[in-house]
Amino acid sequence: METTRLQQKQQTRQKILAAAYRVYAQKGFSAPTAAIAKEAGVSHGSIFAHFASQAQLVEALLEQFGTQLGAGLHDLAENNADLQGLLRAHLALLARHEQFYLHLITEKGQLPPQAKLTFANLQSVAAYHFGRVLQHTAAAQNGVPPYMLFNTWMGLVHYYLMNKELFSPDAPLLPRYTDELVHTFLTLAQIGEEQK
Amino acid sequence: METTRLQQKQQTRQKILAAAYRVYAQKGFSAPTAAIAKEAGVSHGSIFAHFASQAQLVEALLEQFGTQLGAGLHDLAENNADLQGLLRAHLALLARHEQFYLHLITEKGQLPPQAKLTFANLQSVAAYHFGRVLQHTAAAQNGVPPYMLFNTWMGLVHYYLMNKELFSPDAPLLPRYTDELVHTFLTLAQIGEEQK
DNA sequence: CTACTCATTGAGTATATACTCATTATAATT
DNA sequence: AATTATAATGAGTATATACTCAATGAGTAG
Repeated sequence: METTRLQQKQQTRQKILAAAYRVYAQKGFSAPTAAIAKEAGVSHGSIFAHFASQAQLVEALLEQFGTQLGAGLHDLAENNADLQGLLRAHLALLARHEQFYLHLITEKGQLPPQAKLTFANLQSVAAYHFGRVLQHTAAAQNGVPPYMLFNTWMGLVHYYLMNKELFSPDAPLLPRYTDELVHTFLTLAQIGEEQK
Repeated sequence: METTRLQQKQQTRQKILAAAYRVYAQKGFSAPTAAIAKEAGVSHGSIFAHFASQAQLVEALLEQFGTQLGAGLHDLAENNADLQGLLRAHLALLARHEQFYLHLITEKGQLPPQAKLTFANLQSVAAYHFGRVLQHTAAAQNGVPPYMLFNTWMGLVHYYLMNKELFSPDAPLLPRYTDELVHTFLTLAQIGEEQK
């Protein structure tokens, strides 16, 4: 009773989503749908048999990516009680998706609204998990609320990513700058403590 | 001896550049050239009589913008010996171009290479001027080099701008968040001093 | 006044790319 | 085996938009 067919269909859908991830990671979100079809090894028309529009393909892709990264963030928070561990684990997680994540933050403006929402939710999840650890920093005791510390951290990381051409044009950026980023943020947030 | 004609030509060129600034500020850099022509009150073809391509128009516009903002940054540095004054003046300067600047940083990736360079130079100018003041902060005495403090500041400001939809969807963002941004950064950079 | 130069015009061209749909191939059902 | 349902195809259509170029007309020179 028609199980092979359904499997095939879902499999094709996944092939398209996986191809879209790779193509967008490499060329950015303005890559033509034809390139995705080619990468997936399916016909161009097939994309529109699975997704009503390019926008819905992007939405589905971000939904999937958001779920995956969200789970990763959740694990971070469970396994890292201290700030340094959390920061390093965060960068390691992002590093696994560096290219895709980079295009995501630099081209957020051209994503369909639904996809923007999905990404905004992801930020909220991260903010929540970071909040617990950040509230114990010296900075938080001195009038900088945890969410501002989170914004400072995200700002710093995103700033480096967005200026990748400047900081690390060819090699992946996050592995290379992890120490510097973590050290900077720790020092700023913890000066009070470190001076014992 | 043909002075009126030349004046007219330069005037049309400026009308196009000024219109491009307004259109890009409002709609972003993917606005069609036809919209710029309409805003400038000239024919579509006129744009290509003055600029060989859309890319060269954008380059010329950024050149002009860069010169103007660069001069503003230079003034900042001269008139603000203390960090708080410098930060506030910086935000006030950016606030004058908030919409355009926002599109600039969010769509940097789709600018022509020459325009990217122009913008990168602008960042360098800012970094230089900030360096002098930043090196006197407590953070700089504790192992965070001035350029990292600069990156942290820029990251924070850009992060707020890029998430404008979240922080201040309708009203201008910078005036509204100046106090919070300045307070956060001052506290992080100066904790050592403020604790006397 | 006449001839000429050149800035300006806007309809037309070229291209890229999202999306359609009649056709084909293949699995499910009888 | 024959019939039916549906997943997949890819050539074709629609649209957006950068850029062209022959025509226009206003300023300039003799």
